[in-house]
Amino acid sequence: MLTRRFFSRSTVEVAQALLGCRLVSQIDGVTTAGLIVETEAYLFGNDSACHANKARTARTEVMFGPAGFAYVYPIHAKHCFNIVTERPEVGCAVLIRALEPNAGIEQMKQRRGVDDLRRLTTGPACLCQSLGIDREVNGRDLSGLNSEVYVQTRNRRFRSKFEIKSSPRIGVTSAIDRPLRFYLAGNPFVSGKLKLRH
DNA sequence: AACGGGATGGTT
DNA sequence: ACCATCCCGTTG
Repeated sequence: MLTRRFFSRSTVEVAQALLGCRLVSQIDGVTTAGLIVETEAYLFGNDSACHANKARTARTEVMFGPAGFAYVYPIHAKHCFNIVTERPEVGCAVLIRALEPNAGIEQMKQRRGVDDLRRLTTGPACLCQSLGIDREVNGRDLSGLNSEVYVQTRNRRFRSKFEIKSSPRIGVTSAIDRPLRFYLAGNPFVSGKLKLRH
């Protein structure tokens, strides 16, 4: 399991280091998991897209706490899952945008109500639904013992041969010049155009 | 109390 | 390109 030390580095560094790692959920007694293939960094300070820079309120408070805690926020009646980075008082986090399904695929299909593998965990709100992540997970310590949600070290498949690419973040209108989105080159579960399979 | 926008996703 | 849907921060 990844420790607080892992997440207590610069947000960009953590966003890149998380690629290829395994995100596990044991919510409701079911294990679902996926390999992280796409992330985004949200920085403290001169990054107007980061919620922590807009207001320090009950909602964003967890981002100002220690690294390795979950920041889950609701948007458009859905949820997005982030992991807090750096050190206390520095409000920043990494958004998990897409996974390659790895375990509990039947349960994911049930939770999502679709069969297409590509529609299970590609997209931040989709993966939350597949893993059963909602407001309840907000503020949880992912590096704590017995945590229902945690991250495992990089999968063997990605220890030697893999390439990280970057781009501007998806859906943000500010800082479009900054390449703060990171993804595994060529992985079919990275968000983008959906290819319908018949 | 009212209002407007959003780190989305599914449909037209 | 449009919009369902709802939470949150701001304003009055």
